[in-house]
Amino acid sequence: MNYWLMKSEPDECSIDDLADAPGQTVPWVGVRNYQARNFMRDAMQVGDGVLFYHSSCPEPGIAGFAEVASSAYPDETQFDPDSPYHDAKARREEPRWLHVDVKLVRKTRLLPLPEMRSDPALVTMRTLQPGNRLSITPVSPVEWERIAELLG
DNA sequence: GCCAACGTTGGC
DNA sequence: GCCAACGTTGGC
Repeated sequence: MNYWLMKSEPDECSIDDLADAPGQTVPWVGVRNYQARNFMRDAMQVGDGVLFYHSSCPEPGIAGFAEVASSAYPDETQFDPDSPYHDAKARREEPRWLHVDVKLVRKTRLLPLPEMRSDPALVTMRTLQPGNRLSITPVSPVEWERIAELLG
């Protein structure tokens, strides 16, 4: 079992949107970074723990727990000319972009980014490293436990 | 809106 | 394969 932090812009899909989605599950479409794609394709397994992170918003931070609910499968938005995620170079015979489904486990209080940064147990988090921009990053069991502790 | 970091593109 | 230009991310 692995743990992950996945960033979502609340304008696009917030923790409340996830809670309101059918089956409290959303397809994590729109990842257009190879490293993040490879995490989903090669390392994620159904049941993996997910920290649902709100990014690019007034109060960035962890908004709840979720879990990986499917293995990776082709992202349809890459073939849709009307989608902001359209990729003109993607071919159906060999899809470039994949995604998993993510299911809500539990909404929590917001754990704000500054609180994460100030916690000595969390300084190792990949998402907190300078210059990191990956929308999906691995989380260690120790980091996961600490966050579970902070969020009760 | 700014800007640093970093990934991707494309000419050579 | 190099590398400059460009686009995106995301906190502030």
